[in-house]
Amino acid sequence: MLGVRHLLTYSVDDMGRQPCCDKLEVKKGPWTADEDKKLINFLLTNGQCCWRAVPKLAGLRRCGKSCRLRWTNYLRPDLKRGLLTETEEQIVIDLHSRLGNRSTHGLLCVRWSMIAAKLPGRTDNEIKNHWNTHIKKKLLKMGIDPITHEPLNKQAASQENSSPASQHFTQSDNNHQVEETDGVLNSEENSVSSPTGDNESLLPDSICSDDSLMNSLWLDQTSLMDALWASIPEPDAENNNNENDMPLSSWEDNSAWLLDSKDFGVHDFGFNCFSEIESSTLQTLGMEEKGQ
DNA sequence: AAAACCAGCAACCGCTGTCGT
DNA sequence: TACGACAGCGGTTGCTGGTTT
Repeated sequence: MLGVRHLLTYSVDDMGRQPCCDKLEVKKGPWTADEDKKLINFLLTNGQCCWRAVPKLAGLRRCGKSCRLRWTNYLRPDLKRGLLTETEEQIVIDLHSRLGNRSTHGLLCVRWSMIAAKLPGRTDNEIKNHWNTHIKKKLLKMGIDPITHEPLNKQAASQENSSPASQHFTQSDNNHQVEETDGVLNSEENSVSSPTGDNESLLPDSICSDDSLMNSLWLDQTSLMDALWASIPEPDAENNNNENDMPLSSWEDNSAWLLDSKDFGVHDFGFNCFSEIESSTLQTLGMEEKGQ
C-alpha cells in the first residue's frame, strides 16, 4: 500500500477531502476494449492495490472508483455471465424477503452485497439489476408485493384496515399463501427463520421507534442469518441439470466469457494461459494486499 | 421505413464505515 | 479525539438495442 501510495503526490495544500479523481480530466461513460485491456493487464500484473492509484499507474484516464467498479462488476475473471438461473433467482427472492428493506431511518435498503455473497460469480450490481428488471415483475405477476413479499390482495385488505400493528401478525400467514400459490419459496423455513418478522414495515410503529428493541431484533436476525446461510446450498451444486449452469470448477472455466469475447482476444491481454495466471494472480493479489 | 416506446444493463453518484495518522 | 483517505455499498441515471405502432 505504501509502495503505491508514495507515488501519489500529496501536498500540504491537499489537506481536506479531495475528490476521488480529477473531474476535469477523467473520462466517463462506457469502457472501451483498450481500457479494459489496460486495466486487466495492470491488475493481473500488480494485483489490486490502492484504487485511486490504479488509473494513474495503468495509464487510464478514469476515476479509481470507476476502475474498481469495472473490475468487480465486469472484468473480474471469476464472474459468471448470463442470466440468473431459476435456482439463483429463488435464492435471491428468499434472501431478499429476509434481508430486504432493512432500514435504519425508514429508507429502503436492500443488502445486495450479502445476497451476492451467497451467489458465487454474481455481483451485487448484477443481482440488483436482475431484481429490478425481472424478479420484481415476476413477483407482481404472481400477486406478490416485491417489497414486502406479501400477497398484494392481502396487503390491500390490511391497508383498508389501516392498522399498522395488524400487519405484523399477517406475516406467517402470508408465507403459507406464497407456498400454496407458486411453491417458489419455502415458507416453513421462512417462518421459522424469521420469528420476529423480516420487514420493518411490518412492525408496529411503536416497535420501530424503539431503537433498543430494534437493535435486539436485528442482532437476533443476524445470528439467525448465520445459521440460515449455513443451511443454504451453493447454487452450483443444484444446477448441474442445467447445461447453462454447469459448475465451474476453476478460474479458467469461469473465464469462458473472456475467451469468447468478441471485443478483444486473450492474447491482447499479454498472456496466453489463464490457468497459469489463476494461481499466481490470486497469490499476487493476496500478497500485494498484505504487503501494502 | 421511421418514429416512439420500452426493457435491460453498465456506469455513475452520493453516502457510510473503517482505518491510519 | 479529530480528521482525512479510501473502499465499498445501494439507489439512480442514461445509453443502447429491441419491439411496437
